[in-house]
Amino acid sequence: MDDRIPRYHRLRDQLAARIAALEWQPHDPLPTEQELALAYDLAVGTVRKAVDLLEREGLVERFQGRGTFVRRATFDRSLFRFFRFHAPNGERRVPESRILERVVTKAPKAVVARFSLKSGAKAIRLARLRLIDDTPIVAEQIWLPYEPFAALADCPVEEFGPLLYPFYEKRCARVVARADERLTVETANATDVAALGVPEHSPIVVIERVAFGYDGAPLEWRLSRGAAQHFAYEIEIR
Amino acid sequence: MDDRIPRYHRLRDQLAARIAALEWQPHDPLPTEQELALAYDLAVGTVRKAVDLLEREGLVERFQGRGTFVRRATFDRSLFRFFRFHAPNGERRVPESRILERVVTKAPKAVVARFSLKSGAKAIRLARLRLIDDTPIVAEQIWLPYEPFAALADCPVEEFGPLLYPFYEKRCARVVARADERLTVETANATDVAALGVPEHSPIVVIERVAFGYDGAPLEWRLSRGAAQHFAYEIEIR
DNA sequence: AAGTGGTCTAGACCACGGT
DNA sequence: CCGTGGTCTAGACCACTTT
Repeated sequence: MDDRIPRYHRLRDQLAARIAALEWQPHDPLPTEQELALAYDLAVGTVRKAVDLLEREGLVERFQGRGTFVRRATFDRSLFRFFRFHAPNGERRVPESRILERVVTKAPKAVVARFSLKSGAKAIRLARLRLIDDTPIVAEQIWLPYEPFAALADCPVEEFGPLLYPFYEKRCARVVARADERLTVETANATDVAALGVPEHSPIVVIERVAFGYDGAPLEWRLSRGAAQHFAYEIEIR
Repeated sequence: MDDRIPRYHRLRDQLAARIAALEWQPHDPLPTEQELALAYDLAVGTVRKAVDLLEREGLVERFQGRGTFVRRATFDRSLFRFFRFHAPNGERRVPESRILERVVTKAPKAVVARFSLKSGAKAIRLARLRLIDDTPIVAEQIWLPYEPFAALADCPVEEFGPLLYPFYEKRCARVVARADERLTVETANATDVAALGVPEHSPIVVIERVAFGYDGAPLEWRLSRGAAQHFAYEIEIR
């Protein structure tokens, strides 16, 4: 037993592993802090510190009086973090999602590298347009390894729905736990002009996202392009 | 006494107020957790929770065996968070800072509004260029209310140095505790072309920053413009 | 060796949500 | 009303830093 790392840290790891194994669904609670203390032979205060960590990492949410629940991040808010829409009433809607293309193909080199595939392995490529009030906001290109997402290659594209990550979970038992994003700025190419209806050479914000599962393995690679005109990102620094 | 809010929260507020009053300098430690517990008639565990909050907010840093110290945020890293430089050796240097202009003037409307000044009040405007290897990276326009920054209007600009916030603290006893930043993208205007040496209409990243003191009052308003070509911002989302 | 923050325990009571 | 997480206490021991 590793005595050097604190117990609440070890408990965190064990609980994180059980969450990764999808032992609990987002709607039913984890065991009580009392129960965990009993099961792992720890004081409640120590259990609380472990759950504090999980909460700070965004793996669980706590509700006084109700319990502690695993959390599914809603990464689609990232669109809203970056792009501000002057919606008439000011409320946020999930943008409409239009799958333009879905192809299964031999993975190009960049994709092989991202997902550590064997060369020659297959991959799924989606081209998607996201619109609000029929106005295109962001054009996305999404790459997935064929394994374990084969189910997405077969089912009708109409079933995809506006959010992909819940779909991945339902159809392929793959949960996105976190993601890395990288923002850069380019100028509009011919494809942008056609897809987004922006002037040629106008600034385009490019968001590259790699989404990871609980095990840290990359699940999805996504390249989004949107008119910089709508872009605004706000942060607080300390 | 407000019994509704927890004691560790109240202690946090009291300590935050003492930090705001500059009662401790960054290099000498706060009282021991033991001493605080004694002074405020609390258990050590409760004191620890209060200090946990301060630490999470970035107001203090803890070092095992040494003590707890007030922290001064180094916001100039934000330049590095946004703009990547292919420095030959890869190391980060503080960019050179060149004050191009310093004027005391009647505050324009936007500045009056930001700082809640009386109309007709004076303000200080700085124009600054930041360079690495003599290459201009970012052009900044900085607005400060004349009070309490009058000292900056008189001293020679050579004394300003590469970082402004420590200078504010030394000369004007004003400490920046946090800041809000807003990123947008525009296209290069004639000023950008001249200052940054970029092509006309090329994309420009605009960073607007409002820096606040411990009391939450705005201290500085800063508009930075840099070539989008060098821009890249990376975040992790959960 | 003395003093600091970090870990861990055991137990009491409080505030909130659902029954 | 009961069960949940949240607050608070008091004290023991550990790990690290400085003297």
